[in-house]
Amino acid sequence: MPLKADSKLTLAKLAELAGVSTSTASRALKDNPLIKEETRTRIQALAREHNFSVNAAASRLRTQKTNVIAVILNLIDHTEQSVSDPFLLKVVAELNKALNAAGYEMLLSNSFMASDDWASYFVSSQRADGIIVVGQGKSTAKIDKAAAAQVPIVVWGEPHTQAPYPIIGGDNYAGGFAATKHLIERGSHRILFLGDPGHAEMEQRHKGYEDAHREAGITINPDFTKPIDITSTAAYECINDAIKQQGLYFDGLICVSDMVAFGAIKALKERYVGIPGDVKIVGYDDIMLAELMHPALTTVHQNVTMAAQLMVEQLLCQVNQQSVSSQVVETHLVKRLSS
Amino acid sequence: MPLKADSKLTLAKLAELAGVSTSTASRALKDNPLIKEETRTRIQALAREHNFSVNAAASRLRTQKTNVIAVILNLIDHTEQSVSDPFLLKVVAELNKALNAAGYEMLLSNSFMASDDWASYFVSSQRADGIIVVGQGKSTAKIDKAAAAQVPIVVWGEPHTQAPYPIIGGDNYAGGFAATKHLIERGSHRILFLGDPGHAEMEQRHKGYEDAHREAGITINPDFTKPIDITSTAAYECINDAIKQQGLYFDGLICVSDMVAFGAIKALKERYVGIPGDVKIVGYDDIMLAELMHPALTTVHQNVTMAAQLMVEQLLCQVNQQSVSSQVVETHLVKRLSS
DNA sequence: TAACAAAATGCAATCGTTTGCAATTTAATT
DNA sequence: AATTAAATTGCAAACGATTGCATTTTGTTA
Repeated sequence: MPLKADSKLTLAKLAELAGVSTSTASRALKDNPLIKEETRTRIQALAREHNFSVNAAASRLRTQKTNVIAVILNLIDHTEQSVSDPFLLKVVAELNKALNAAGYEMLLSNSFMASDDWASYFVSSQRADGIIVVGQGKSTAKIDKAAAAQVPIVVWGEPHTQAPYPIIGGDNYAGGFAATKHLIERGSHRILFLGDPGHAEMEQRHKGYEDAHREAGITINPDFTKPIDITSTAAYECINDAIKQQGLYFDGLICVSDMVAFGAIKALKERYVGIPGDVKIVGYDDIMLAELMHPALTTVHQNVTMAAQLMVEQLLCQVNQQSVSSQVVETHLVKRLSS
Repeated sequence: MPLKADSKLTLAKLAELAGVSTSTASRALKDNPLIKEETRTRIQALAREHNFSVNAAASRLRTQKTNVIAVILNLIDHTEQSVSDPFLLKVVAELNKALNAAGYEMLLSNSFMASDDWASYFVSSQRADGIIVVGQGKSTAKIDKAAAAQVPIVVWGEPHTQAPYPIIGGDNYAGGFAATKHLIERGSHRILFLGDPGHAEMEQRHKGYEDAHREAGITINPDFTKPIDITSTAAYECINDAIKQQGLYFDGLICVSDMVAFGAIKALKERYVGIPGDVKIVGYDDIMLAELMHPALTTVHQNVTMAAQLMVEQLLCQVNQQSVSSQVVETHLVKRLSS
């Protein structure tokens, strides 16, 4: 008996084919033990044969659950550049894996769209069951607003920030401290900080940078902090300008991302500045490229896989009305040849 | 008058608040000229005030349209590694932008989930209106199956492949040819091809590699083709082994991705092989890191932004029942210091 | 002011699943 | 064989928005 190819297959039709009611068919498909085992397998087989799959829109409407999580790349407002930062994309990739493992799908957005009311756009509208925000950005207004709407939400950012939502992130203070201390131990005493302390994460790293100096009894020149965008281009230009105007007055660089470090390295190499001979460098993130660089980049590693799992975990806790908390993911300095 | 905070706001309630019927409210929200302008603005204002947003599940069910596109990262089966290839992720990021610009959202999946019946899982089930597949993979079975189900679909891959669906991609033959010709002109005569011609895209690049040799009157040693995975690790090991076993018997490398090139470069540097002095190298993709490398990597640039736009365009054509065709995106060799 | 066209709004069916409850069938017990 | 409990299945009401068609309101013209 040929299948009516034109009209699409609905649960009702499948049920009819199987000679049962839609309720039975529905239950059978989700292996509900209420239905006799034999019936279940029969219907499941039939469904597979006709490659039937439940209409998600209808199902979501009825159950009030989507099994989708919205992931928002919360980029710095003007710098859409950072879309291509391998670290952020790695985070997204790991989130995708972790979500799938938990039976969820991922709706990916960047902060440029979706108006600015994330809670109502994504969750109230039943597009997703919750929100994962990657990056705190310079202002947490949108995040706060979404959280205020009592919607499941987690954020990748500085985990020590006080906030009404869980924040997952590395220990930025410790990372910044370790990186700086390391450079000082290796003999650097005029260390630039390449990054904008205006971001919560960077602020902590910068504090670590300051405290490491303090501990070593070195006073820092405030001009040594360069509040640049988190891009290799910005770093390249910054180092270029610095040298052009004041010569090579520094001997160490703390960079807030590996991409920033790469940009700086490029500028230095073009001027034949020796690394680590003349200037020692530490990056942040430990992206795959870091060890392929020449010289291989010393950097602060963050366990992204674990971070992604934690974020998903904390988010699903909220979906299931359980309590949550911010989490610090493991972070450590990877010493390579650039320092 | 306080809003009942607990019960969620539906169109019906909004309509009641406004003192109109749901039909009027619905039409007003989408600026239907059937409704008096004054009424429209009034209701829109009310909706904004209560930050109401239409229930997507219900709307999709009723209209049979989701305004979502599924993007599938079709990774090579065993090599999940390539998830982190910056090029692929760049493609995803650009697709995201292009889709948003067209009013669509992006559901991101990798090929490990979603069973293997993409058409029914994503489209028949009303999870998405169409599918974009990033990467042809080694076998196009799943893609073919989905296409056979008459579902809107486009693929990033080798655009000259004969297929019942549009394929968008760079001119791989031309890219491989240009890269190889360039190396030959620079004096390399024993050039390895690092990449697996088992993939449609690589196959074309490899043909270009062969033909460039032929044109120059050089016969190729079949052993010079190394069918490795598209990862820096594989390349690193490959070059390492090659040198360990046969010494430095080559003087040029055509790599199927920049990441592969980076892996190779690392192996070479560790053995103090000069680049481009002893070995000249060309990569593929022109990821951001390529020019930050030392030496800056000569590579084949592909216009990803345009590619993403074309893919979205061709996909939406299918959604709207218009005719489609494969498209070749602009590709050119960027000469830098590694060659 | 009646008659009629045009503009604005409302009614009610529909999209396809899920699920509480009722109804039926089957098995167990006396 | 009758009674009761347990195991299966089916009925029908949601879920919330959209839209063809009918209805009401408004404006125009004779």
